[in-house]
Amino acid sequence: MTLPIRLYNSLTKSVETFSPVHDGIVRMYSCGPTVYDTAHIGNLRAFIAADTLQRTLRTIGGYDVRWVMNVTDIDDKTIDGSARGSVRWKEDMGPQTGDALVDLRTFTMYFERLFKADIQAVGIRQDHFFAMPRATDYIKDMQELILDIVRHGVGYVSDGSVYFSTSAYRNLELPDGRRATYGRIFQIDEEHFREGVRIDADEYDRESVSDFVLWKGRKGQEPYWDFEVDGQNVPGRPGWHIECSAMSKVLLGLPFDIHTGGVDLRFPHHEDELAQCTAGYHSHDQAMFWFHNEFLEVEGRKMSKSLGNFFVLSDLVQRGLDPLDIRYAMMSAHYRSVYNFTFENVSAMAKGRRRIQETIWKLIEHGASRDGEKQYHSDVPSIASVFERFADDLHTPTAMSELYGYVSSVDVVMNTMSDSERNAALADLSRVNDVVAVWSFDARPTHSIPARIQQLADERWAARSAKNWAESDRLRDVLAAEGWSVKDGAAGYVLEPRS
RNA sequence: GGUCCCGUGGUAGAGUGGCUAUACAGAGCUCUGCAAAAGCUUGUACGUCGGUUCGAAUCCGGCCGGGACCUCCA
Repeated sequence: MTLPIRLYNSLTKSVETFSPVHDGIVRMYSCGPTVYDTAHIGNLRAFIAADTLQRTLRTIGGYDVRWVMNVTDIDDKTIDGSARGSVRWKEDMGPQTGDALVDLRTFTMYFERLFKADIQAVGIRQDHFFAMPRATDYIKDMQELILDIVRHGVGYVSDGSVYFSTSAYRNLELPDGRRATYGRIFQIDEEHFREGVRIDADEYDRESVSDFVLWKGRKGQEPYWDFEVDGQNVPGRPGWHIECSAMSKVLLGLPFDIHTGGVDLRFPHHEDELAQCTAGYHSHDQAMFWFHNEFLEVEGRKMSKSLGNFFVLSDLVQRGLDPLDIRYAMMSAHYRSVYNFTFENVSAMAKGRRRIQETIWKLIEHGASRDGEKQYHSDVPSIASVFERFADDLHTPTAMSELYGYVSSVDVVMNTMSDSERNAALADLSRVNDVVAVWSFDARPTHSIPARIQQLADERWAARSAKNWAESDRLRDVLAAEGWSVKDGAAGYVLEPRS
């Protein structure tokens, strides 16, 4: 069973029914991290949103998804961070060699590893990626794209750098007769640039403030690549926007289906990526759908270091939060709304998540199997309502609402269900988990219970069976003091570490 | 300065003109020796001031508050 997926498209500013360029295959590109520091939870929201989207496309849309996420390893911040004397250089990166390119790679690989560990911890699977290209591995492709842009009259060399001319672009006619348009994703009001920004912009030797850099000429001891444009060598490195244009074209082909990123990337990053693809590759579109997630706030305030509410994943883990609870908490807000990250909400969502996990474990303990014969129980609502909410522009809050209704009804009839009905429920929940990715479908983990604790519990059970309530309660208190809780059932008890 | 978004109960967050999601927390009940778990029931809300309307959380305007973009920030 698959459903049509509806998605908000920043290009058309409306919700549209998604359909891929090639039948059955979705090619999706996500703007990934700049690896100069550890990702913060705001970054993680963007990647979790993209992951939820690609999982929805796979599980509910039935598509084969080719997901590419780039790693930006060459820009001002990675160069500064890896430069000699950088305060960001960590001891466990080893000594700096003095070779700018080698040090850059050492520095960025360090943060790339941390990044991959973080996204894995929040439920993003490495094997869901078609590729995670590093910008420095695609310099040749970027240079070729820049040459194409210059050849088409939209790029120019100035003072050792190469720029994109937005005015030439606006006059560019594509081979198919269409006219290039600057401002398709985000129309900016150039008449009212904020004061100060224009001044800063004038530090560059470009013809117009709205022009942007394609290739930055080398300064000082920066890492660089040789590059010949119009007969002159302009050693330097790629501009930020060109990276994604070139890598997305090489790895996915143009136009691909979906491009994702945070709202802040709409302009200039995505607008410029698109313009470069149009100017260089003569492709009217880079991507058919542009997906942008909103930011998050922490305790009602913009996350910032000065407010002391700036968190990376390891900060939260140190505070005792489970990364999967953080992923799950992100589901409580729609991706296009500002999400107010609060500790209270994470712990509330953690409890909700545990409740559903309990239901899954109970089904398993009743012998349910995802692969067994399935039959639907008349008192359990169809799981389709959950998927319908996901399919409707990733409406996770209402999907969760539907899911709780589903789980509650399973709980109610759990004991009277037939085996095949339990199989069906377990299979339904498993499929939901293919999108949400926070539950375990393995048997409930068994705790190794120390012999001493086991003996106390057995003694208590004996006392309880003999209706010696005082002794039974005393032993329960002893066990509690030792960190174990005991739950009585009809036939026996369950020991669990107290949480 | 320009353009734009948001403001819902203790918390998070849906909902777009009349039927007021959902989760966590709170209260009551069922079950249980008592608990725990689970289930059932339930209260409290639409920033503020005006306007439109038979009727507004939902439409319009002012104000207050939070936030975004305006050249390399998810």
